[in-house]
Amino acid sequence: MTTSAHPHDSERLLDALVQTSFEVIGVVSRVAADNELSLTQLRVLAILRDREPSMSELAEHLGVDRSSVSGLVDRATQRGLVTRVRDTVDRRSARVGLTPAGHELARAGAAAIHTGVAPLLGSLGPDDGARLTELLEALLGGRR
Amino acid sequence: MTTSAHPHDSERLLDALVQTSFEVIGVVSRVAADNELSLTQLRVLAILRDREPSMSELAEHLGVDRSSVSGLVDRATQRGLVTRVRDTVDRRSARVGLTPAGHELARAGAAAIHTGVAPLLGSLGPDDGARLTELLEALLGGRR
DNA sequence: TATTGTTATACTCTATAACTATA
DNA sequence: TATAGTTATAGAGTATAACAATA
Repeated sequence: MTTSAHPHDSERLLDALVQTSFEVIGVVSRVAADNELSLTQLRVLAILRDREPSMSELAEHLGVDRSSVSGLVDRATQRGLVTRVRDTVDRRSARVGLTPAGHELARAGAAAIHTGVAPLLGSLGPDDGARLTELLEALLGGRR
Repeated sequence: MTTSAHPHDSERLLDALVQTSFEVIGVVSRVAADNELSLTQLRVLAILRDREPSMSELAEHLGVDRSSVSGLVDRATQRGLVTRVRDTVDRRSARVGLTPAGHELARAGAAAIHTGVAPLLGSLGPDDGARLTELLEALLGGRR
């Protein structure tokens, strides 16, 4: 009888998870704004840190329509953060990548996110942190 | 030597926390879209479930400017989801509340969020769930 | 004078539909 | 015909600045 959770327990867990997520995304949004970026533009930079996707692939990563990505990449290009290079093999396609300035801003953004989120973890002890890492990684590993 | 975390550990924790948060907010956004609501409008309904704030207070809860709330409440009012009543004491002020339709949509939205987020927890055992709840609630309790 | 809320304006993000160029 | 990407269009969300009404 101690091995199954009450409905009330899963309620608490879901609420805590959603509330924590809004808190974290709030921090990330603030970091973006501090760097004169929208949340989406910061996500674009983060995605491009370890990929040079096509427009369609970038749309897939962001979960938005391809037509939206055209504008996103236009504006990022105008700001000198990304490049759009036509594929020489399939000339319909294009690959998107970071400029040096884009790379630097992506790096700074990631650092600022860590700085901004870290205070949330302040009330956890080292063992708690390790346990939370395990649980979140299990959760991420089991999704979809 | 087992009591302090390595830098690398906190890196992993921060990444898992941010990634999980994007996952969860993604679910909430999808629920909003399924109900023909933006994420912000769904947040408005959720906030009004247990409050009847002024426009300024609602702006505070949402973390946006008062001027943005005027439009949000305009559109929600046009859809019959919220009411805006002028305060009789301080006639500059207004209180925002849910209509019956707004209440029902807020309830349905909360239920759909739980249904949508629950699969993320599928790979966790009951004890894991209890531990994660404790950790997230500790995290939320210690913020700011 | 200060506060509450609105309006005007400008920008970003987003989707849908129609289009071009390439395959 | 099908696919990759763009453009045109429309609407939501956002902030800043200026404003009206009330305190």
